[in-house]
Amino acid sequence: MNADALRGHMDALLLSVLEGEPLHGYAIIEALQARSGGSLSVPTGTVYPALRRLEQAGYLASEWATVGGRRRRTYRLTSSGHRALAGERAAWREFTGVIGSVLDPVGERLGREG
Amino acid sequence: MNADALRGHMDALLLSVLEGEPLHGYAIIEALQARSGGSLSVPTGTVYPALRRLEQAGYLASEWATVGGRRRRTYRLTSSGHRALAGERAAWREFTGVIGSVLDPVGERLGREG
DNA sequence: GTTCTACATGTAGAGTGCCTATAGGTAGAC
DNA sequence: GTCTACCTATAGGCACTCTACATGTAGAAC
Repeated sequence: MNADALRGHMDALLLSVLEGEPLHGYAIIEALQARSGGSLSVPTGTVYPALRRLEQAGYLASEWATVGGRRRRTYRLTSSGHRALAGERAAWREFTGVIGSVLDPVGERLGREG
Repeated sequence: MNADALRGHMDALLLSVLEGEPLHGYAIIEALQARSGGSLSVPTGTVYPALRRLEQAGYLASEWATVGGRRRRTYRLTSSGHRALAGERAAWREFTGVIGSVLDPVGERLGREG
């Protein structure tokens, strides 16, 4: 998975894995990998700054916890974050539609239209 | 269409519009806009440097022409460019599959699988 | 005759955001 | 006492796209 392609979609990814349940950074990375069938390895240097950015934007809220002697910062979606996620999903559908229409112009995708 | 989302997919877009016929920069921008139904407006400051980059990579070849008193640099896909385009298409399918699997985990996309 | 729009190419500099590399620390296995 | 897994975090680099600007022709409008 090319790293550059992810740019601009990281927020959607992070908000999405936090939709079901609050998670801490390390667990978010594992969840991303699990959900993608192992093909998405997001480095910590990407995730932690992104989570802070999303918290600062009001989409996430965090609190510290200590489990088994280890400190964790657990993030959860705010109501603003839920709305942002809905927007990200809509943007994703529009994005794939637009790029798809250029990569597979009408007449070349007959096999896929059923 | 958010500008950041395009990052990493511009090459695929450019190679794709050049697949059918050689075009010059200005015409490429119009073709992109036409194929996307008007939602893709790629600025010249993006396209011209990208075309040079792709030519330098060996995916495109260009030659000058003068039409109606105006100079045009017309680009065409090389055979290497055709292979690159095939790779970009495969990468696009993988990319949308992976992101999609995170944004719409199994169990939430029942309505779209029929 | 000059102003506007469309056509056509190109560069400089800024901004974004993801990456690599590094740093620090706990716990349990061996 | 070393290794691996767990856990958070920052600094600096880099690649790509954007905005803004520079330059020029052609034809229409007025």
